[in-house]
Amino acid sequence: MPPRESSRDDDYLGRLRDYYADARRIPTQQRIAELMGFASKTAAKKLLFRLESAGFVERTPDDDAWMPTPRFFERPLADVAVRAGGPDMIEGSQGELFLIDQYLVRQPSRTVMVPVKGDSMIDAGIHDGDLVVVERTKAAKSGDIVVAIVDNEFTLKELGLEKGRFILKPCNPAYPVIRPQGELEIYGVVTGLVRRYAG
Amino acid sequence: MPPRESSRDDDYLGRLRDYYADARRIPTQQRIAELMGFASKTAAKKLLFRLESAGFVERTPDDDAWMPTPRFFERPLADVAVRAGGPDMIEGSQGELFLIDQYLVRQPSRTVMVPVKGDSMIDAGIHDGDLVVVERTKAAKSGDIVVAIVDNEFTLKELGLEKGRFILKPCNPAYPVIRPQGELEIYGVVTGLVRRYAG
DNA sequence: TTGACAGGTGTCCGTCGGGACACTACCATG
DNA sequence: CATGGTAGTGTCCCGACGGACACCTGTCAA
Repeated sequence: MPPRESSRDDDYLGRLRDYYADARRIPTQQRIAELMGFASKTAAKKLLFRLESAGFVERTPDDDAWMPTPRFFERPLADVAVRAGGPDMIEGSQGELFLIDQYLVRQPSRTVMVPVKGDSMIDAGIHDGDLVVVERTKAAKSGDIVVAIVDNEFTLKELGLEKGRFILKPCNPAYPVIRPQGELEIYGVVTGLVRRYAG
Repeated sequence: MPPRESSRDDDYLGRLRDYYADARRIPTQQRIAELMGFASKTAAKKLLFRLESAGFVERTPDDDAWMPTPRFFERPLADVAVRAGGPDMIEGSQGELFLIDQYLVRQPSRTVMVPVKGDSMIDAGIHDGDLVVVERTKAAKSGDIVVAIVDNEFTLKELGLEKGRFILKPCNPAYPVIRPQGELEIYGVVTGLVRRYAG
């Protein structure tokens, strides 16, 4: 049981990924059998268990179906660093798309994209023009990067704690720490970041 | 028929999205009924048809299940700069929708996600653990951030020009500039960046 | 007032998907 | 050569998922 699944399962996984790219779901055991050339559903079932222990699929929260894990969407580049061959091998048979959206968003109905203005968070690697993924929740804790509402404007800062009171710390020495007077209104917590480079 | 679905369906769609974020699948009609508070499966079925004609879900190629469309993944984009009123207006109906994947990926077949190792690009706001969106192309120019292949390993650097030769500049004073001897092999150009914050 | 339609309820039924289990084929490996 | 674990076959059965259909109810317009 090397961490590496058998080369046959590698191929099976590839076909599963292709199917998923089309249908956005793990197929039924019967269809898996068709896809892989199995004559029996049970083989498909066992394959799913193998892929589960390899970390590519898991049961849904309701335990009524299979779902892909993040590993399922991994793009094949770990191989690349190792192998010395031409870079084109990476293209392999893979055509699927890593769904960035699913990587970043946990609760869609509470999630908003907010564009970043200014460079007050530059030391946290958040630049002007970036988009932050904001999850609307009050449950922010010290150390989180939050979108707060100060003077009726959005502001992006790191939430800190000072003498039992929340403060807003910019990640840029050129900006002052904000110590709110009364209530501090938190709009949401930053859970992700997206940047596009001009090209 | 306004292109806008009823406000009730808006709410239903939100719950469907939340469910999908967890289970990576459109739930069964029965579970939809539970989620939405329907007493009958048929209501769930009709809801699905409504969402289909609104363009949020469609049938799988095998026509044996429902799958989300790209529109299903659209997110609200907060219109921060303009707005001065209460923060809740964003929720309203305003704010355009947008799709992270489409925002970052232009040519899916040429695009690869590459995880970032190390902090050699920290001053460019690229941290260890980030994912960069890499477009495979040879057409890199000075100033681009590129993934190059040096000593059979991927390395992420800024492409620079020095005396007519390409060099690889790290964005971290602790690392040395790389001046490749022979041919410099460019794997691709970084066109985007994705980061997820633990939470 | 009266339709007409959209959204929702209640119920029946066929079938398909998956669990369980016994069995076979094929390596590896000592 | 024996042994054992892994991959795959064949078969049975049950539950639930979804299709179909009749019916109810609020709302809005003519």
